[in-house]
Amino acid sequence: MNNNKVRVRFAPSPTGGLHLGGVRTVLYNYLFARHHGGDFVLRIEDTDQSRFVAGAEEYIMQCLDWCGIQPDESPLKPGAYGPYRQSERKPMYAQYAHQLVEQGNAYIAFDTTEDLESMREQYKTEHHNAQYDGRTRAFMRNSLTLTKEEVDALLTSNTPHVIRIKMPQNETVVFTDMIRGEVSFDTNLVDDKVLLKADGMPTYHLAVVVDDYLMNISHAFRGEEWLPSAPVHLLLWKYLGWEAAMPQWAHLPLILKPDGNGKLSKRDGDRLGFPVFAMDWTDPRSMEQTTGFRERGFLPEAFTNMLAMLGWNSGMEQELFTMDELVQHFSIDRVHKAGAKFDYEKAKWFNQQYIQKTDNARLAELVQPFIADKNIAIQDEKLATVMGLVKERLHLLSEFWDQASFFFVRPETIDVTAIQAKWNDTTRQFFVLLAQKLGAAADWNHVAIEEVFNGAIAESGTKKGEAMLPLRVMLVGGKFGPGVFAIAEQIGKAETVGRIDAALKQL
RNA sequence: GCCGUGUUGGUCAAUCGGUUAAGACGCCUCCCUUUCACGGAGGAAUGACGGGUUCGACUCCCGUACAUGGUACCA
Repeated sequence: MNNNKVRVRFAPSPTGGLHLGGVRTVLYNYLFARHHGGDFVLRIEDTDQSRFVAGAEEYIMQCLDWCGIQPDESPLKPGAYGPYRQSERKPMYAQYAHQLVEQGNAYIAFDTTEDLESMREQYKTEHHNAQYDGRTRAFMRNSLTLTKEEVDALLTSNTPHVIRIKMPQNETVVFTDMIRGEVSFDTNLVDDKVLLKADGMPTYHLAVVVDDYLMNISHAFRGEEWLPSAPVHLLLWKYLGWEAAMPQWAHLPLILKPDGNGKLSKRDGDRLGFPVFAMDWTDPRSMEQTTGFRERGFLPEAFTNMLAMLGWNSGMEQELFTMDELVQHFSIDRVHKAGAKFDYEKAKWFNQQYIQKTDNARLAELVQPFIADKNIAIQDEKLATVMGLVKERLHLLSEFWDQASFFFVRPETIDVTAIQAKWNDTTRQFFVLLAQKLGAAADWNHVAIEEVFNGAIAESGTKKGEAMLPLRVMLVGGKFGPGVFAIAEQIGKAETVGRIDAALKQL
């Protein structure tokens, strides 16, 4: 079944927002596929009915789209290996589970939740947590302990049951992980995982093996949290007779929270003030809203570049890579083994770098959502010009309005105390004169404005250093922003004079 | 507890037995800039610990510590 074509898959569960770690897993899958000229497929793992969240699947696809990652095959773009939602593949799994039962590699178990709880209670010791394994399965109600007649009777009376893998005794499962090298497990310490649930749905363990086989997956990347269950998957490939077609595995390191320890979670983002999801997510049940990197003002290419570098590096000094360059340089063996702590400051730096090299017209377009609530009509051209003036002080698109509002509306308040430090009769006279001269100016561009300003300085006997800051504050409201004369040029003659006059009245 | 995985400055990290142990973020100083930023030049800061192996270990091996993941009819 396995030809040599590289085929990888990203297989999320539609249970909520797509967080950083998820996006990075997609990214690495995608980069690997493109690097090797292979296929990247999106498969939805919706086998847990109870955790299914409406809209999550669409949301995930929108996130990929925003990131510039297009699957070659997905529920919306079926290829030759559909369907691409596990819920729609439900009938395919049972036959394999039953095949395993017939072969003696799996068995049927009738235990209730209460049975399992009391078993765990009864057999746990100080040193071990009890699990359903080679030892305890002998005490449970399953097709290994019941007679064939009893099992048949239970089955015909529709008694709820699951199918569990029968872990072998005293074997060592060894495999080579593309990132970690050789990894081995003692089968005595792995429990008899449920393969097929009572509702007829497969668990992840069965589904991932069956689907990866049927979809001809050649390389499988997933988070490190899956490493402990790898022996179950390995054995399944073997028992199903598919060993030769088994994909190569790579268990990606985790993304950790910046402070303290542990896996990065949505709560950490809320707590420390940064996004964790790619895009805004609203939980349909609680209506709780979580902001995403997109809505926080990240450019998608900055976001993906930053994520690519979190756990991988090219070995070169270069840190800024286009998607094409990432595809070109990506290699799975340069992925780190250890988890990486997320650093929001560095993330913002990446974004700042991308803002600097993105042209003003595109930035003007991207910033629209962030000024939509200001209720001001701004021509695209002016917005782009202003963007060019302020972009070098932006780390996030969302900071635009704070840095540029004065170009479009007169500041409601100005920092009067900043002016007062330089204020006296001479400066007052200067500004009266300046307003007059500017009002009479023939040309209106920053060079001409500065000439007028210099002329007024000479005439009034003030020093330029005494007047520059006050002028800035009058126009801007505070001590920030691009060159004053460029600002004056942009806001126009009438408004410039108007702001000076208004300030004069306050001083 | 048990099992797995990991450990180079505060963070991301290069190094794949021999280096003054790169670089980036952040931080500090200075320059540029009559604001803020950009930019430029400097600076502080690193191999968890203990044993081996070796002429020589950040690099290989063992142990300890610490961290992290798993230990569900969730993925």
